[in-house]
Amino acid sequence: MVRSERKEREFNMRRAAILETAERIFAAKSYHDVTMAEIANASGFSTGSLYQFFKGKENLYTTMVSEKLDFMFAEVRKSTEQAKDLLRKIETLIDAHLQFVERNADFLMLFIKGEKVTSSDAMSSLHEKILNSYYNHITFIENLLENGIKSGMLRNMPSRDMAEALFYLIRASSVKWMLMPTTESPRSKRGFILDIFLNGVKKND
Amino acid sequence: MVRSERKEREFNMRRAAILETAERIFAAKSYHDVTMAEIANASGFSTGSLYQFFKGKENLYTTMVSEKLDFMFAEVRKSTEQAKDLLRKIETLIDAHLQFVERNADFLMLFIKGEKVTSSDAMSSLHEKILNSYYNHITFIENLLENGIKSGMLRNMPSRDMAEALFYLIRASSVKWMLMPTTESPRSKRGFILDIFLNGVKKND
Amino acid sequence: MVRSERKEREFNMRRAAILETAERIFAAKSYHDVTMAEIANASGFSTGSLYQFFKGKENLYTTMVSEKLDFMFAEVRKSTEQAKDLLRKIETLIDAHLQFVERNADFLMLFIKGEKVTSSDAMSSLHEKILNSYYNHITFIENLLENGIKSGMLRNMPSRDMAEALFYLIRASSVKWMLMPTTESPRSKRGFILDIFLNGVKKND
Amino acid sequence: MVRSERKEREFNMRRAAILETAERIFAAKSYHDVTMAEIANASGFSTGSLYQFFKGKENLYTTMVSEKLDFMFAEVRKSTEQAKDLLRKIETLIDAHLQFVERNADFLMLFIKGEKVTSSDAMSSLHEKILNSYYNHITFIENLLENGIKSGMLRNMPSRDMAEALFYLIRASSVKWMLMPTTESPRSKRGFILDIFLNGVKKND
DNA sequence: GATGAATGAGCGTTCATTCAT
DNA sequence: GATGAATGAACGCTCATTCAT
Repeated sequence: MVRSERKEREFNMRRAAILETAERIFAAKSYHDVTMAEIANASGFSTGSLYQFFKGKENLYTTMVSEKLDFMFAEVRKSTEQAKDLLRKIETLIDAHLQFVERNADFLMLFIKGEKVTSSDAMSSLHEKILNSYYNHITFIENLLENGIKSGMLRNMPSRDMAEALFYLIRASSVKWMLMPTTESPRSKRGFILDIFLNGVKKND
Repeated sequence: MVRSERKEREFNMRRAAILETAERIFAAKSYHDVTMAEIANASGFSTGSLYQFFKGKENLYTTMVSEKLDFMFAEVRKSTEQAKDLLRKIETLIDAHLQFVERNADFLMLFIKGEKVTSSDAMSSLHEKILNSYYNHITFIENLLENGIKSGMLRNMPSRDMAEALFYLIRASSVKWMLMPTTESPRSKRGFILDIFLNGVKKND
Repeated sequence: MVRSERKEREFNMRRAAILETAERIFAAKSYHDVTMAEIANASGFSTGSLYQFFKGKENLYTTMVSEKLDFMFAEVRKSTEQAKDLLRKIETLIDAHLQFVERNADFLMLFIKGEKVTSSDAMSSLHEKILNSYYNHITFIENLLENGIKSGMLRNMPSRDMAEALFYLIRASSVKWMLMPTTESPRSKRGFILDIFLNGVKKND
Repeated sequence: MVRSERKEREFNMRRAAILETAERIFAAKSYHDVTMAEIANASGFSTGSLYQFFKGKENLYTTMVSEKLDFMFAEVRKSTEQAKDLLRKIETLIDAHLQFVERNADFLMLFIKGEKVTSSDAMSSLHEKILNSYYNHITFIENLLENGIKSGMLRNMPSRDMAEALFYLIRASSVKWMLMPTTESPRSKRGFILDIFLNGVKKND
């Protein structure tokens, strides 16, 4: 029915607007310091209305985090897949990630501030979802690297460990940039990350 | 005076006992979900007594985190310094860190859960202290690596970035172990970390 | 809009109901011994609701005192101004005041118990407001008496001091009645107060 | 026994020292804002020791107020009795009172701040004691004035009411001076009080 | 469906009093 | 007797959630 389609579209738009507002507010202070009234005001809804879109505060929070995180990884993977060869793919993986970091520092501060907020069921399930997203992404990287091993471009090391190492090198660089904001883009480190990941620090004589 | 010495010793023991209990409890749930009454009960004191040792909840939390973190880095550095040559020092740096992680997983969960809790003065100052401890430790690593550069053992790359890369590789491995607890010790990854840090993933033909 | 008018009217009625309840309770014991829960229960609201009408306990208290005191003085002055000549005006000033005392003994007990409760900002400002109301009222009396001096009916004494003397004679009589409740109305003293104020106690031979 | 006499003397001195300290502290803030620890520190005793002299906080407070108030009225009466004739006695009554006010403003602020602190038994009994002291003093004044009536110096009005009027005129002047501190001594008003009390404000033609 | 007023459970902190030393 | 550490009850206030309109 056309009518219900429009309704649904509107519903989703409102929902997205709330999530966007919530993201901004949760980024600025701790979970417990954000009130539903605050989110309601800032997004132009009544407190009661929020409960039509989300079961409660926890659900609003976990939904926001979970959806945004998936979006981030999806973006990175999409860019990566468009690169031509393996080297360029790895380079893009690093660069697209850092670019997202640069553009969404507020959101990512949530992960520095704390991924786990309470021990309630909703939050545990968020935690699981986050880990899941991480692992999916690492698996994506792992597959990438496995191709490199097969092709002889990379050393034959445990591919999962390698993928994690790369992911955490990127992540570490991001965290550092967020905690020590510089005018320099986090993307300026992409070359270094790539180099150390590929060649290590040891001088080969 | 002997009397006051004993008193002071007892005071410090009680204080330490509270910190230990608090560490366990704060590790299990979020800051806001921990109540003073809970800590008091678990440590065998009355709520009022906690306030003789700490100015308040925030102070109890920040003191605990700050003191323990400093202790951790000090331990790692002490071990590292005892190693004979640079290679062994780097190896020990990795291993001692992972060993501390294995033994103090509860405490370190706090950092996965979130370092920043509210934006109060006490918490901001904690945040600063934590960053400070990190940077001191990274500087320690940096100095180590600079020796390696001078001696020609390591490639001539920015030493700070190298130090950070190493630190975050260790940290990442720790985080992973904590989030995906295995029966395997986190120390089992020390060889891999050392290898990837020294040699990278690229196959040299 | 009719709707919002009704809302506002209801809001004001509830607010007034709370103030009335609070007046009774604060009159019965000291500020610190009154709890918000008590006022909430007695006025049929939840504790949380009180905070929709007043910023906090202090604000509830100071608002109640300040508004009621202004109301009292306004009433007295209104009555006074309606009297025909100076003598009758003074008489009415005394009588209207005593009448208010009789009808609002509970509220006025607050002033016997103590006008100043803590030294917080809110309370200091209340103290200032009270002094202000007093002085306005005394100034009103002063103007009255000055007319009497000009017209030659009253002795040429400092008008401010005279006004204070009259005000405090009334107040003293009120206080006495409140502390030693008799079946007799406080208004029975109006003749005596007027007499002593006008003629003093000395026998003129 | 000499020994116990000395002990008792020392006991009383300590007790008096505590009362003096308490007077100063209670004068500065509200009853509930004064802590036993504060009084203990300021008077050089331990908190525990205070309980050897007074049953508790309330008892300490009520004892202090009650004893000091009795002392004040006793002083005033002693001075009054030394005056030669009735006129001078009334004059002295006013002056000695104002003089005490000037010297003990801190203490008397307690009565402006609030005579009734809680509704506990101890406080109710204090309230009674205070009223009692007031009435004794007013009776003393009453007797004085009755002599004046008998001797034909004063008009034949209800002596109790006259006594109260005089007492409250003095009290009002004191309160005003305390609330509006001037460099001028409160004693400067004694002439005015005497005049208005004796002659009223009405011009006799 | 939308609103926002009402609810009331929950917590950090203080401090009078006790009592082991 | 003197001490002061330990106790724990008590309270103002917030805010997620509900529900009458």
